[in-house]
Amino acid sequence: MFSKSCEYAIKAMIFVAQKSKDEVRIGVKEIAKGIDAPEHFIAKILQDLGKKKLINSVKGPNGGFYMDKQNLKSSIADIVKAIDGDSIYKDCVIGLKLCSEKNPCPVHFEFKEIKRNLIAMLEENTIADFNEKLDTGKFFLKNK
Amino acid sequence: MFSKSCEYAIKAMIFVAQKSKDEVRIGVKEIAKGIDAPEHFIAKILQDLGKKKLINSVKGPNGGFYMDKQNLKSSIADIVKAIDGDSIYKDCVIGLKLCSEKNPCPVHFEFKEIKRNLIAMLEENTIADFNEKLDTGKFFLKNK
DNA sequence: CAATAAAAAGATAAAAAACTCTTTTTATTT
DNA sequence: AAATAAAAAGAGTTTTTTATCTTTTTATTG
Repeated sequence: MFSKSCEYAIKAMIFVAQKSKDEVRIGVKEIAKGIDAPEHFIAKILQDLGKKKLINSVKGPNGGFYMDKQNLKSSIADIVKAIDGDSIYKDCVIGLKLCSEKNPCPVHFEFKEIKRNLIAMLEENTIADFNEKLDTGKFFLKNK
Repeated sequence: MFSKSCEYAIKAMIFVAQKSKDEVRIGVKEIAKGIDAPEHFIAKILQDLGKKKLINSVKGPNGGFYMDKQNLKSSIADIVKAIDGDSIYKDCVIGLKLCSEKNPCPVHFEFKEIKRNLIAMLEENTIADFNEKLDTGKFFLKNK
């Protein structure tokens, strides 16, 4: 569904949100360990998320990544768009360039509903929402 | 959503079904042209689909690919499983190995419904269904 | 203000996916 | 039975994605 980079990005965003309450910063190492991702790879992804203003960072001693109130409002859709682009929004599922409402491929209308629901879900669920869920202790981010 | 190979596979299956009514065979070249896919690449995919009994073929002069009645009952799910595997069925959307009903990741239940609908759709829609649709002239497989 | 610790940036490497080319096998047709 | 035409199989190559390693920049802290 999503690229590995995108999976890491979602996990990292949720992880940083969890750990960085009141402007506390978390380093790449801790994030990488926390979400079981390769350190330098997740660093690149975080840089990218930073450039796209989905996450904040400061350099130097005691620096690291954190999320402000605005960042917490990011939806999964925002992360997916930042990392994988908007192909989920606009591309035909079987890759036809000309596929559209007027010129539908044979699977077009079957997928239309599915995509509509998927996109709605991606847009409605924010990092803040997942944050709250994790706080209940009934949800987990661990991999092993 | 699906790999390029899987997109080609779905297109090829629909295309062959369309063209191969009453055991007429179609060659790789025609298929490749018909769905705008690289010839030798789609050949590999067709071989694969053949081994997995989703499509039939005969070698030699006048040979080619065709689909029998049984083949026409294949669902998109069957094609996806054959080419991309069953990761859509079993994998966590953010890639957590331990994610489950008992140990859900923060996006688990949000995606559960989406995946359920997606899978239902993939399983319910068969090649024969799309075949009929194309016959109405209101659906297309062309790319340019 | 020097030392340090952290992210940012750049460059390289490995693995996987997409694609191509060549040879072999095998039905069919003459 | 020989010629042929097609898929099957095998062996690359290219591109993209994933991952690692090194250097640079910069904010903080002592």
